[in-house]
Parts: sequence; structure tokens; C-alpha cells
Amino acid sequence: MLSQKAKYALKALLYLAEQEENHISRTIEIAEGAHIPKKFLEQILLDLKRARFVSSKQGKMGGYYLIKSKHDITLAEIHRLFDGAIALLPCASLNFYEPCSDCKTENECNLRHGLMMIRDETLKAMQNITIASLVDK
Amino acid sequence: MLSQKAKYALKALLYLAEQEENHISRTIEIAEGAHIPKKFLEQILLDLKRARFVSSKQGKMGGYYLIKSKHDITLAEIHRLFDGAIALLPCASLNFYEPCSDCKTENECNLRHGLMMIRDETLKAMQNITIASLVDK
DNA sequence: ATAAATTCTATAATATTAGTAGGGTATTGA
DNA sequence: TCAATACCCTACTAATATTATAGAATTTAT
Repeated sequence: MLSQKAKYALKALLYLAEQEENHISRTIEIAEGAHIPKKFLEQILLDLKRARFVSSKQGKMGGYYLIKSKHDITLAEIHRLFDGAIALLPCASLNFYEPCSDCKTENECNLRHGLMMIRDETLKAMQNITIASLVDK
Repeated sequence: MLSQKAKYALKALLYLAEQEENHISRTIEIAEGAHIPKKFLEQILLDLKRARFVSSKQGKMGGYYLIKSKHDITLAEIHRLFDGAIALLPCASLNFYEPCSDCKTENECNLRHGLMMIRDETLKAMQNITIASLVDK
């Protein structure tokens, strides 16, 4: 399941994607428009900024805006940024790989292969869903 | 990601599936064979019993054994039993559906459709992985 | 200068997870 | 019958993660 953070991040990105080109959105606008607690959203937007999905302008008249095309932001990326691995165990993960305790002794746990198949299918599906595809429902 | 409980449940089921027909396994055997804390495993086996994957015999010479074919126990079922919904949000779930707070006001949140597509693909993949398929790696 | 906005760090409240403890109940076999 | 063995059940605890909130520092437009 998605964390609140990941869900809020998606809602915030959807909000930004729906604005006119070159429009800058203040945090408070996004918070009210997408029903997100403002102070919590601040942290989320900073995370999105550090990961280069959005950029910001400080000070009066400042705010946030997309710097990555809404067609190129996938659900897989947002999931990984806020919730980590897509695979069901670390030993089956591409981006967050680590051997599980049992893998060490048995070299490979029995679960790994099956979980990698599931990861591949889930990842493919998640890469197919973009902010743009969500905006036009 | 899978909880420890779900992972241990899978390991325990794998252990049982590897035993000879009609063999009864004591909790302590499974715990040592699959590297699972014994008292924690007790709870997990009881959950598996209540969900009719295994049955048990009490008293001396007692233990646990599979009552569902290893070909018919899927990863999807174990995930749902221990970790709940497969979908990324409750509003996109088949077995654990509930409207999210935003769905109420907007009737449907923008995320729902995309998340249902992901759920469908993940579910298909998870139903394809059985205890039997994991035993023969 | 002042107001408005982002940025940053710390902290609090809550929920979940992972595991432990300890006794109760059923069955076997001497 | 009685003791040993093994499942059954509930409660509790410790650690961790999640979901925020608070408050001050910094930047920018006017």
C-alpha cells in the first residue's frame, strides 16, 4: 500500500500538472486544492524538489512548478522515492537490493525467483502510469 | 514489501510442502528448518490453520500438515491473509475496498483507475506463483 | 523595510510490527 | 491414571515507522 506521503505527492503532482504552463503554485494553494495538510506538504514538496521532479522560487510570488514533463513522471518513480522498493522482499529488488538473512546461508532463498517475476510485472505496470495518464483519468 | 509474518508463512508452507505425504511436522521442526522464531511461528501456523491452508493434530505426536494442495496455494492468498490488500490504495482494492477520504468528495479520486490497472497486473502475477512453483525454484 | 513565501530541524502523537511470556487444552503411551 | 508432549490462546512489550506539527531561518518582490 502507498504511504500517505506517496499519495499526497501524487496528488500534488497532479495539481501542478493541471495548472497552465509557467504558472507557479504556492504550497497553500496546492494544500487546499488537493486536501493535504500544509506543513506536511512542505516536506513532501522539498523531497520532490531534491529528486528534481519540481523546482521552486523562494520569497514573495514564489512557489512550486514542474520541471519534469508530466508524461515522464511515472508511478514507479514516486513509489520508489517515498516508499522504497517495489519488490516484495529486498533480495528481489532492483533499486533497493540487499540479501535477506536466509539468502546468506542458502545462497538464494526459494522465494527470490517468484518474487522477481512479480516485481517485473508490477514494475512494468507502474512505469506505464504517468502523471499525464492520471490527469486525463 | 512483505511483512516478516507473510515471509515466515511462505517459508513454513514451503517446508511443509517439501515433506513426504502424510508426514506431520512439529512447530519446532518447522522453526528450526526454516529459521523462524518458534513462538512467533506458532501464531502464524494458527492463522494458516484458521484460513484452512493447514490443519493440525494436538498432543503428543501432533503437529501441522498441509490440507490444501501446494499447487493451489498462491502468493496472492498469503499476501492477503497476512498483509491485506494487494492494491496500492483501499479505493483500488477488490478484497479490502473502502473509499478514500477524497473519493467521497470527488466521487472518484484521479488515482483510482491507474491503481486498479496496477493491481490487476500484480494480482495476475501473484496468482501465478504457487507454493509448488516455489518448491521447484 | 516589510510582507510573503520557501527552507530546515526538531519534536510529538500515534500506529504498526515483531517478537516474548505464560498459561490452557488435547493426546499419547507407559 | 499420569506425565510428557505439542498445539492453542491471550496479553503484553519493545522497537520502529508513520503522520504529522511547531517554530525559526532564509530568500525575494514591492
